[in-house]
Amino acid sequence: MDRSLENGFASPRTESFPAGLRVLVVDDDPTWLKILEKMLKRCSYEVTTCCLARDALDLLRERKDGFDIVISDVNMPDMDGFKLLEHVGLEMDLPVIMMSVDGETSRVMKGVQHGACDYLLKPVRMKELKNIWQHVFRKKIHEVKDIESYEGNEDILLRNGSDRFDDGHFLFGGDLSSGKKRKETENKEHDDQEYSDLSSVKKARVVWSVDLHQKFVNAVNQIGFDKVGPKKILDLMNVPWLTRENVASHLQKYRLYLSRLQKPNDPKTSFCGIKQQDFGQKDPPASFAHQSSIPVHQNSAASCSFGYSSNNLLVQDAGSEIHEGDLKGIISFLPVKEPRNALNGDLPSPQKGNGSQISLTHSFGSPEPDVSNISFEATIPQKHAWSREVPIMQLKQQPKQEHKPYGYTLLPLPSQQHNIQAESLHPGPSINLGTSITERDKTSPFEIKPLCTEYRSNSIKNVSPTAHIIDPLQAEKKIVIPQDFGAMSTINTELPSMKHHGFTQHCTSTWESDQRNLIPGIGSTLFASQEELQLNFLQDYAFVEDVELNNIEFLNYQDPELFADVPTHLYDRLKFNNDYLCESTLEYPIMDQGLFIA
DNA sequence: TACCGTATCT
DNA sequence: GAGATACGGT
Repeated sequence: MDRSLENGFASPRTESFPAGLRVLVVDDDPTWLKILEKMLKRCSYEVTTCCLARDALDLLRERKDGFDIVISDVNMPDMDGFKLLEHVGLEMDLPVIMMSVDGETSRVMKGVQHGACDYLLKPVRMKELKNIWQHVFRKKIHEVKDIESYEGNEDILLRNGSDRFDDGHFLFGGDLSSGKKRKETENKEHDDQEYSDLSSVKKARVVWSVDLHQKFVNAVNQIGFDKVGPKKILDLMNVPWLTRENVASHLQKYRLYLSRLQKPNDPKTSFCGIKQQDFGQKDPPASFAHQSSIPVHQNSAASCSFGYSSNNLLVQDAGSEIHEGDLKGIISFLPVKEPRNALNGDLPSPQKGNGSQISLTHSFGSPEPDVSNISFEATIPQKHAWSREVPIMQLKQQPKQEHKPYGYTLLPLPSQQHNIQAESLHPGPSINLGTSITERDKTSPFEIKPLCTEYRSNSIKNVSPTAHIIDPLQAEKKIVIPQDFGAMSTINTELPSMKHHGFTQHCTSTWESDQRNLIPGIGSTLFASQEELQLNFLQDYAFVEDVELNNIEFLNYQDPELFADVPTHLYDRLKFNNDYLCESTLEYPIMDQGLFIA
């Protein structure tokens, strides 16, 4: 399996897959050849064009293993495209995509019957070309499946029962191009059992990894929450394999999530005391700011702090934003399964009982299990948890927005008080920092403190203008993480005390090596950039729930190389096996990016 | 027709 | 519960 996948792609693959996918385009029409070549190159594919089918066949024979996929027109003078398809299928066993200007059913069916993995209609859309790598990948997976004995891999490959490989961990399905075409193809395939595997292949189920979600969030912020649409987000995200439908679905859930948070009477949704009436659907959470401190028990007497902020206001640049995802992050903290830490109990929801817990258990099947666990636990007295009495700071009225993104930041506080600090961060001069504190709030474990416009921590330097210090009284002790990642590394070096308070963080990395330069091993992890840093923390928390299962299931996937070629969403569940542990004294902007698990 | 939002399904 | 899909609306 490992070996097969590793060698799965004939071309010299790198982390950048599917970039570099070697595509042979065959079309007798030079214009179309040119167009396709350009489009494919825009997808970062390696393109070879051929205007004659026979030449193409010769080329394929000549350069065995020289191509990953063939795109061929159906109508060609020297050789029927279907004939070429047959030859390729027999001799090279490469995935072939047929195309023609008409979508005549019989023609499409013929293509499918001859073994075409897809049938594109001219004019071919960029999205369709972007997705062709999937055929290559799927083919390789099928090959692997054939080669490997079922017994040896069943537990790994067939976790999803009948879904098996196609829809299992690799979450890989068939054609991801437009739904209409897929439907059409499927109907054809129903007529031919021989090729039923094509129709039985389910559409890939996109896993919204933290990274992916991060992109989503960034896109949303760039567009503006009131103006977002799936298409716009998709375009901005620039993730080739992602479809508008994927984004739409995610956006729907995301909006749902945010709206839930704004419901006043649901403890879950009144997180940190956000009142519905204060920033209802039409009055976004961006228009308030508040904070509360909650005594928290953490593993080793460390403190942490949550903060959420209205996203748009925190945007500095597209690459370093924390926004809507921010809020999700903290929510993903709440329902944690299988806590490993001894301090973790039954993990009631934060709304249950007198003492609610927020637990984060980070336990990976790493080779160093003793250090690969990260566990965070917060006990929150119920009667104060997410109190709706937390004062709201009215900020400048935002334009009407259905859902206002905001975010949380988890930060360790070098204070023995061990607080969870829920705060709304709102930088900028427009903030009205006035706050009122109810009597109950004053006496409760939740300390409500006014925001402070001043940046007072000596321990943070070079903080961007978006940095916030919330508590003027404890500015020296508490560190509020700036929402701008630009300041993170600085903070990291400046806050050694966190470490001493037991807030040691182990983080993992993925093998999205195009984005990461993590150095594996125990101890410190060097981050090539602050963004990487952030992303790693993001991953730490957002996958807490799945980690253990994944480890069990993917013990054979320890080799990062194995998935270096695989798109992120296909190995999300695999990547945590490779623990790149890091010890960090950093705050947890990751929370801001966590998936919105409400 | 493309796109969107929502409901519903898996 | 997350994500896909169907479907009506614009």
